[in-house]
Amino acid sequence: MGVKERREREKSETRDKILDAARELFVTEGYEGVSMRRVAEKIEYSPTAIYVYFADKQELFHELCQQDYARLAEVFQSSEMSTDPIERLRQTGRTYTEFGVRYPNHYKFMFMTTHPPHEPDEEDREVMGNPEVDAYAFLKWAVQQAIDAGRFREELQDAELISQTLWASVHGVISLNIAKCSDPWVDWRPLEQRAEMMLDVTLRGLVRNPGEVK
Amino acid sequence: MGVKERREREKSETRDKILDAARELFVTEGYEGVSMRRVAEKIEYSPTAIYVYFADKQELFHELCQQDYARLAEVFQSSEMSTDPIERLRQTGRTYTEFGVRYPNHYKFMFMTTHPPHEPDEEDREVMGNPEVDAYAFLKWAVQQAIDAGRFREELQDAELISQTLWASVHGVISLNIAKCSDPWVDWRPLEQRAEMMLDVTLRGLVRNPGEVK
DNA sequence: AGCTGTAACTTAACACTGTTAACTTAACGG
DNA sequence: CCGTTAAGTTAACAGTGTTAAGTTACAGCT
Repeated sequence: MGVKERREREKSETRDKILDAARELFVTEGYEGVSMRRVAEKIEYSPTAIYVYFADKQELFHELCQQDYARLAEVFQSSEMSTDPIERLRQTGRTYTEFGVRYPNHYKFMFMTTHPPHEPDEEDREVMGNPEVDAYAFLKWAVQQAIDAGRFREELQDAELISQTLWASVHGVISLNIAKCSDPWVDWRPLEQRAEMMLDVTLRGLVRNPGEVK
Repeated sequence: MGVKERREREKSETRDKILDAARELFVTEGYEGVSMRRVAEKIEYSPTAIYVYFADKQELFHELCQQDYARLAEVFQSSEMSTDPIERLRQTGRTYTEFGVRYPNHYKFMFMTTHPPHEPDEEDREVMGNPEVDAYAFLKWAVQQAIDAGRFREELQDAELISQTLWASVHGVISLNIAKCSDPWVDWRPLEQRAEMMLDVTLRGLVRNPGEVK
């Protein structure tokens, strides 16, 4: 006995080596900029070895994404949050923005790239909807808190719709920043200013009594 | 005489043929999905012929983008607009959304893809800032109208910052729709609902007297 | 009329890419 | 000790963007 387990351990170690190498290259060079051959070179394997562990390039990077989604949810969870529901949403937005700024290539692959539709497997299904590991679920939870506390205008009762709006607003700032920040056609204001402005405007537009928003 | 002109005309016709073929393929298959060889095949030229007219693939599709930017500005110009500055901004947002929905591949290349920085040439400089051909300039103009009419909160005086916020908000809805609409993790509300919600929320957040916003 | 230069275009090739099929090699289980 | 299996390799395929060198046709000049 024990052999099988050692084998499995070794295999998952190689798998992790591939993922780590891919992540490092991917973060600096982006999805298109990294080839399977370069990933293989980095870990001193032949390019085809990767295909023992991942069906194709898409799947390899999809796995990295899953890790990043989880990391994002972790960040949400760990950053201490205000008890005020609106302030909590503001801080969630700030945390999300920081994530996008710190890992632009991950962000691009996670939220700005079209992927072929991917049926969720059983592992995914465990994560989905759990605020501790699913970032979107966390946002929805925070939104629901604000609804329950009566802080939004009374016609705004759909937590899903509000979450999607809040997400889109912050995503708009980050993704335009990633794709267009060096575009000379626009005299861009500093990112931080744009992010704060966006959060201020959308939260004001949502709350029942705009005067009370600091 | 006249020969030179005929030659020039022929050349610009071939150039247009390339652009038309590229556009057609690009619209349906996206940037990565189209190869120079396929574009060439479509017009029955050798692949290298394209390089007589365009330095590389990037430049070819950049030219298409410029055309699309211009078309967007045209749409803004031609769609009849309310005289109310806030309603005008709302309609501008709607028009922009329609554009993104109708031409998702163009939209992706124009606003969701990182391009190597591109020094504006003299032709670009003519367009830049002219609301009739520069869509961003149009937005800025519409925002300035709202500021001048005293419709925004008094601390909001930076037309550039407000424009960037409004753009980002609508862009957020469209780009998430393009990249993530078939993602089973999110129970997406209909796009139209999300777009209307976003415009409602951001405009409410901007105006001086939220009650007056219909 | 015949030579020359040039612009438009093609052929062939280079250095890549993702991916597959067929092979080797090493190690465990019976 | 032998057979099976899994991990990893080599070689190849079909495709990519792009370039260097070559062809061809034709306007302009002597």
